[in-house]
Parts: sequence; C-alpha cells; structure tokens
Amino acid sequence: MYRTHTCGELRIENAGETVTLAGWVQTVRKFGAITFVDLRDRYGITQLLFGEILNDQLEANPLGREFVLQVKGKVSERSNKNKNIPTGDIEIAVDEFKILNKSAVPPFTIQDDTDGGDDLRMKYRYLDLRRNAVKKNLELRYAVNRSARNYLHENGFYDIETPFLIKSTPEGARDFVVPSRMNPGEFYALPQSPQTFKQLLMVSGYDRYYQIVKCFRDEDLRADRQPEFTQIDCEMAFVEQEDILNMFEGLAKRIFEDVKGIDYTDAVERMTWEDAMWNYGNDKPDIRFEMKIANLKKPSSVYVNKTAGNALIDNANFVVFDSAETVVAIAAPGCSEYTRKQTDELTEWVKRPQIGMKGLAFIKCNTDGSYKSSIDKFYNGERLKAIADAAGAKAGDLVLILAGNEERTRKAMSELRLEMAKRLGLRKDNEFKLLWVLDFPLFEYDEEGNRWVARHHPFTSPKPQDIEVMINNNPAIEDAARYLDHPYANIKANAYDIVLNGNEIGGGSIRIFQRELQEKMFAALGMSKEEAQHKFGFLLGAFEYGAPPHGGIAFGFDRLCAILGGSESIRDFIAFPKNNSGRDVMIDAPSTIDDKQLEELQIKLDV
RNA sequence: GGAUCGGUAGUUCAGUUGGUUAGAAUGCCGCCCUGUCACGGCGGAGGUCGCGGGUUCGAGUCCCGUCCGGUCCGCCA
Repeated sequence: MYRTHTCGELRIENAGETVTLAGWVQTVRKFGAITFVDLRDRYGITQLLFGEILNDQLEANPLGREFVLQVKGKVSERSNKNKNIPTGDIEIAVDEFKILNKSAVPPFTIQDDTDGGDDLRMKYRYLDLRRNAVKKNLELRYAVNRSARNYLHENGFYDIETPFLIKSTPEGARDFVVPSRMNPGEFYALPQSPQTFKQLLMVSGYDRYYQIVKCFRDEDLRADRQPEFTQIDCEMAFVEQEDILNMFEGLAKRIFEDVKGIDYTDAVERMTWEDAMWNYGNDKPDIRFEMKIANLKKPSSVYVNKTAGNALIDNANFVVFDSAETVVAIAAPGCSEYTRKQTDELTEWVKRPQIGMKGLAFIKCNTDGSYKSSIDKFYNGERLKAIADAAGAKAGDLVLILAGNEERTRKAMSELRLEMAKRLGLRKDNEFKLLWVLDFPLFEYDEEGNRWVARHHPFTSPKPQDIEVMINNNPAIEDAARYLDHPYANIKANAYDIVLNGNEIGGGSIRIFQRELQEKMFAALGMSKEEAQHKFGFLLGAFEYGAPPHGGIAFGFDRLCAILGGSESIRDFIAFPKNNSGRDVMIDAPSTIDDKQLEELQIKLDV
C-alpha cells in the first residue's frame, strides 16, 4: 500500500496518527536544519516537515519539483497555521521517505498562475493537467456528465452506443474518412453525429435514447471548435415539439442545480427566429440584458411581418441613411457622457474588417433632456428624440446607429450590442439565462448552386401547416434574384435551438418519419432518387416499416461546460484538445504512416 | 482559401531613427538560514534573436520568402 491517506484529507483531528502519503513535490523550502515540502496530489496539498535527523539523507537525495515522493510520519499540529488551505492546521513530521521517481525540471511552473504559454502547455498537456485550474475544469465536466446521465436515466432514457465507422454522406460538414483495408478503395467516415442511427433506434422502438458521444467534423477550427467534440445526443419517439422542450429544459435546469447550485425556477423564455433576428440581429441572442435593436427604416422582405420605423429618418437629405438598405439603432444605457475619444474609439471598432461598417452615428440623450448628435445637421431635436424613443433610450443613454445593407448591418449591430454590454458589465459570468429559439426557416438559399440547402439537416420536418406547401410546390428556383418569393423560402422548420447567455448550447428538431416526405426533402435539396437511395436507402427503407413520429436534440457538451465554467475556450474543458490546425502537438498527430501501411490499404499518395 | 497579430534566456516578456558586451522577472545551479507556505539573503550559469535570402560600413530592429503559433472571415447540414 503506497498511502493511507490522500494529500487533501488530513485535519487537526488526525493529529498524532502515523500516516503514509504519496504525491508530487510542489515546492521545497529549506531552512538550514529543517525543510518544508509541499506534497501535492489530486486531492490537495499537505505540508511535510523534514527535521534535523533526516537532514543528511535529504542532502544525499535532494528533492526537486515534481519528484514523486512517499513519506511516513506523524500528523502534527502546526505552530504557524496556514488559513489558505484545508490541511493548513497540520503537517507531517516525516520519519521515513522514499523517492518513488525523479522528475526533470518541468518546462513551466505547475501553479495556478503558471508561467507557461498556451503552446507549451499543450505540448506538455500531461503536466498542465496537474494544475488546479485545469483540474477544476475536468471536475466540472464530469459533474455535468453525471448530472445529465442521472436526469436522463431517471426519465427512462437508454444509453445506446452507435458505430464510429460509418458511411460518408457529403451533405453538410466535411467527413473525416478512414480507409478500409479489407475493402480496398472503400472508406468509412466518422460520424458528424449519430443522427441517422438514433432515428433508426426510434424505428426499433427504443423510444428514449441518449448518448454522450464524440462527433467528428473536418472543417476549419476556431477557439471554440474542435475537430472532435462531444454531444449529449438525445432522441424520443411519440413526441411533439412541446414534449421535447419540456424534457430538455428540464435537463438544463437539472444541470444548473447539480453543478452550480442554481435553482432555475423561471420559465425558459421562447422566441421565434424572426423575432430574434429582428430584435437582436442574431439567432442566439443574449437576453441577460435588453438593448433591443430598433429599426429606423422600412423593413426588407425578409421580415414580412414587421412594420416599425418607416418615417423616422426619411426626408432629411442625409445621403448615408437615404441610400442604406437598413438603418438600425440601440440605446447604450448611461453612456451619454461618452467623450469624443470614446465615441471615436467605438467608430473605429465598428470599422474593423471583422465588423466592416463604414461609420457609426450616435445621439447623446443628455440628462437635461436635450439631444446632441453627430447627425444633428440633418435632424432637429424633435426628430432626434423620436429616434431615441424608438431605440428605447432614456435620459443619460447613448443611441448608436448603423446603416448599410440588411444582413451585414444587423449582424454588425448584434456584435456592437454584445460589445457594449461587455463594456458595461452586463454579461455576468454568474448569471444564466436560457432561451428557446423556434420556427427557423427550413431551407436556406445557396447562391453557388442556386438551390435550397437544409438549414438544420435534411431529416428535419417542416411545421405541420407547411407540409402541404412543401409537397405541392416545385423546389426549382426560376429567378435567383427573387428567391425570397419562392414558397419554400417561408417554410418553417419544426426545429428549436436552446441558447444560454448568447451561446447556442443545443439544437434539434422533430424529424420526418414518412418515406414520401423524406424523399421530397432529398429532392428539394437537389438529390436525385438514385442518389437518395444510395446514400440514405437504409433510412428510407426503415421508414416503410412503421416508423413512429419522433424528434430529438443534441447539446454541445464541451461548450456547455465552458459556459458553466465561465470560460471562453472549450479547450480548457477537454483533457487532450487539438490546436487551431487540428494538430495534437503532444503526440504530434496527424502524422505520416509507413509505406507498408499504405500498401496494405492500397493507397498511393500524391502530395 | 483569405485577413491580421506574434516568434528574443528553460519560461513570460522588454529591447529607442539601424550603432558598444541583447536586458528584466521568474525558473535553474551553488552557498547561507530552525517555522516557512509567492520564504528570505548572497553568488552563478543560461541566447543560432524561428529559418533562408537581401539592403547596409553595421540588422533582434528595414525588405522579400518560408515555417510555426494566436485571433477572425469563408467554412462548420
């Protein structure tokens, strides 16, 4: 037995006991005849005291950082207690010690505030994982995992594994591909998600399924994207949207309760996709704060149901606003005192290439009731007031106005809204607000191919009232410029996204479960009958044998953990993540393979 | 595929219009220290300034190319 206790559990009550500990040397503090050593393991840190008697032995076998040490000694009350750590009242008066393994000097310090950069810590990930900060994240991840499993188990879900070596279907994201030695010239693909398998499980009658499962997508990465990532993947049969929403906001609430100790009793807000885009310029709005976007001009045909704003800026001979497709505003609370320098800085911010605006207009709503604006050459006080009122500005607020083409301007305003909220401290880490976004468009127009593509995926059902529209209309787009007039442009999907603090943490849909509708969908996406049969014949076949109505959802597990942990980066919550170029810099993967391996696979390289 | 920022000691960084021997902190090594816990004191070692080329009397610094890394756009059903 290497140890009787861990380095985190001994307390003053244990004083007098003889114990054996094993762990890593955190620090060595020498004081001539005595030496203090902090011994660390997963559970904590315990101070060791090496007295005069062991001095010679210690001189002969000096300890370094990260040495693996086993000690036997007596738990003693400290004369100087350390209030900062749970074991701070005691220390181990060491009688015997044994160096179980030496350590090279680590390339960075194993401390909460390490001196190592990201790159180096990735290369020595096994050392970085020793650090408290990273360990806490993995603990949180496990807590979320357990909470989800408990909830789903209690609600009758089965965890059923699905295969990783499946078939490539070039719809959607690029597949990772695995050559088959036994079937030369043929390839498996790694799943982008277990989508079709979970639907087949529904056909098989396993009406509540879940899996915490790896998914693979061979696309370019970002800080919050990994080529392999984890989903909480769920599917239910005999359900409607309402059933899914209830079940899985329950899951989210349970996770808040178990992991953060938050009793999330409020009803989860719901919003249509159109309202989200209209009011927030974004399909995953952060609703922890208001600052809704006000429209100052006649809405485009995308927002058929919206009217607001027409006359607010018209007839002023202001060419920037007159020539713009869209003019939108938000009110930044309490910012009317912004200096020239601050407003200039915001202008520069929106002019960055990532935002891409030409400029920024503003109206200061002074506390004395007057208005001061960068556009008061064109608009008198009364009109400025009308614009400010439309943006919901109060005295003391600053109205920010962007103008330009519809899509870009709304997107830019959405970014500006988030940026202002960040600057004003309105995006609090410890506040959590869930939101369902509903009624997405089923199709998106693809300019390149002049055709429809599925916004969610090709298995998503239209809203019941739109099924007729889909079946009775020809998907072909005659006039590319007027694609918005095509009946398909207005078909709504029976789909839903769950949004947490401005991040999409999950999404799903009610699925198509009838062969005819599924075939119509494949056809709408430009797939021939033969192609559909070749790629998805198994699913179409399954739908002929009594497929039940079903639907599901998948949560982005890594991102959910990151948000709950108050971090921007999902890498911090993955034990062995990959870098921006999809490389594992620790094991140096991907890498070339032997000629012999290539030969066996009958693959010739051309690089 | 594109844009942009970076690469200097083990590590994190500084380095002036191009001009002596490239600095700091931390880590590391040695000596001293019986109550530290970010211990302290004294001393020391440690550099192909990512790589290749160019301009120049002279390049860490300017130019071109290239490699690596970060961030973003495209992409991510």
